[in-house]
Amino acid sequence: MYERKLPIQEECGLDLIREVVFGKWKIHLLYYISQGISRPGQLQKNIPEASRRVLNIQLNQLEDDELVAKKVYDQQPPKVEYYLTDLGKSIMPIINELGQWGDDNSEHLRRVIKKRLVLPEA
Amino acid sequence: MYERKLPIQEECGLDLIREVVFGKWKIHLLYYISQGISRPGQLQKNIPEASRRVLNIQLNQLEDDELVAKKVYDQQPPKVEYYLTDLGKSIMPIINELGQWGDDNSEHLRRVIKKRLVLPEA
DNA sequence: AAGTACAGGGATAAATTTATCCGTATTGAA
DNA sequence: TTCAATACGGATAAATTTATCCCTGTACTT
Repeated sequence: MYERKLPIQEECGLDLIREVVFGKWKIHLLYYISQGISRPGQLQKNIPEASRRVLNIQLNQLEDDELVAKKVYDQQPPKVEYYLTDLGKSIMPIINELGQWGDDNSEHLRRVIKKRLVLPEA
Repeated sequence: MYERKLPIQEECGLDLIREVVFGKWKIHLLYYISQGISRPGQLQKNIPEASRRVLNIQLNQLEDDELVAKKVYDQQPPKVEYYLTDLGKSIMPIINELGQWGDDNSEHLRRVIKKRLVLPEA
């Protein structure tokens, strides 16, 4: 495991939430799971830009943080289903609002993001 | 400047919002600015865990993304004030909810975060 | 016997983000 | 003249996060 060297900030609510949801795919995973997409393979199909490996890592972190839990069916081939815990459910309204805000402002956001790729005028 | 090598995802609202608010101190900065703490020095006093340098970098990014803007007074010693743009204001309700959620669940969150620091049982 | 579906994770490289150190500039006060 | 206050950013090191590559295992199908 990776051994952390810098202290984790946990002063205020904003520090705490950052620790559990600021991962590249965490809000996406929570969103899809909340929509009933529960199996790892299905999640990966819905987030094709992410590798399966990274999704597993982030799912494990969400599980460690108790935002999701999983049910492992004892069968072959394997079958696993993720679901939101009560804590996970409680954050969904906010994540949905975040997604909505991004959609509502997508034109603006795409514009400012594109500027980052452009080299400074020569 | 740093030249990005991997593509930026911008498919959905969740991708977009991640790009503009998922920085270590961005939600904190937006919060304090929304509370009327507008000068760089004051912001730094409110976020002592962050170095001044990092705050400047993140403030510049927020400015590039047009969530904040600044007024530079033409005087000596320098005086600068940041304020939220309309876009920045529009996201504050959600950031406040995030902070509230973190506060409401701080006990749980601190517990799971602490587990990360503990080495696996020998 | 070989291929497919399914889920998982070790090892390591690469990319990105943060941290640290230090220097610039101006005016007024001690 | 030297120091404090104020803000800004270059250069580089360190830390952290993501990306890549590849291997394990079981049961069913062809």
